Amino acid sequence: MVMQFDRCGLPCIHEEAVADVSGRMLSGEEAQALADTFKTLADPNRVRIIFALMHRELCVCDLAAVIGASDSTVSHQLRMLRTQKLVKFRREGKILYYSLADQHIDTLLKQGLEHISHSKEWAARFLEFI
Amino acid sequence: MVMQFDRCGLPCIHEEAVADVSGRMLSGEEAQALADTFKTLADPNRVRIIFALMHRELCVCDLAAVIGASDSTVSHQLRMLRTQKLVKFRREGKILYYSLADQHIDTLLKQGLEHISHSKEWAARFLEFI
DNA sequence: TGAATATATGAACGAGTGCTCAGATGAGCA
DNA sequence: TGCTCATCTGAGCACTCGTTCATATATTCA
Repeated sequence: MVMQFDRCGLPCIHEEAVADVSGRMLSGEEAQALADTFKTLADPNRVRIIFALMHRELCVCDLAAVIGASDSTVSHQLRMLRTQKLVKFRREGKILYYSLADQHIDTLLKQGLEHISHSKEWAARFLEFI
Repeated sequence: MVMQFDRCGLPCIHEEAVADVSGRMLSGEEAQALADTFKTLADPNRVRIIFALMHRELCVCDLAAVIGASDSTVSHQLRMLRTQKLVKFRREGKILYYSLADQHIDTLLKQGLEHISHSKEWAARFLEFI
């Protein structure tokens, strides 16, 4: 049987273990896509924006007030979330009301809260009303 | 009724919406903890390390071979994962065998794959054997 | 003990990220 | 048309992150 990865003179490699796992490993591209998904939620302001929008739609400056950041900061983060199609908006006069584009992302955020609730008690409190 | 957030002369804020959402908003500290959780999975090499360890325990240089990175890179990432108590290890002579510290994190990774499978077909393939 | 080897560590560097600030855009209204 | 206001945008900057390289630590074996 041909090993997918041979030793190549390198020390320490357990060939069968490496071949076994390599066969079902994520490609670089696939790992990157997964990492990017998590990266979206890897910033406290973005987490709070998404969390806020899970409750109701809000305009930019309401979001800014809720999370305690500048309008500009919120607008920049919303752009990223918009680019990744995580939020959508409707216009009413000058005001843009943002809301979540779909449920997928809030499932992930809930799962994150659940993970945290194993070590921090406060997390369980939020799982009640979302 | 006293509003938790009053207008303070600022324009555009819908007081009742802001008060409503603010009442159940994540604190800065809590949002940070959530963001940190996702940050752990926000790097392709860490994703692949965790993914590999979901299959079986592996030593550092096997991990390096599997994900195609240097021993040093893997060791640095493992340190972060160790610090956050996501992986554990046992020593056998000179060799350290790493494995996942608990199921929590791989649930989160699976959820990420599930999220991706809504837009990319390849993701479903990995959900079969993890 | 000393050589070989598996892993860990620290410094340094380049890339990326998030914020602020200043200014642009675009809608409503007088 | 010109003013006001909600939002967006780009440049600049400080900070973070992941890698590499050199070196340290620790264990086995001769």
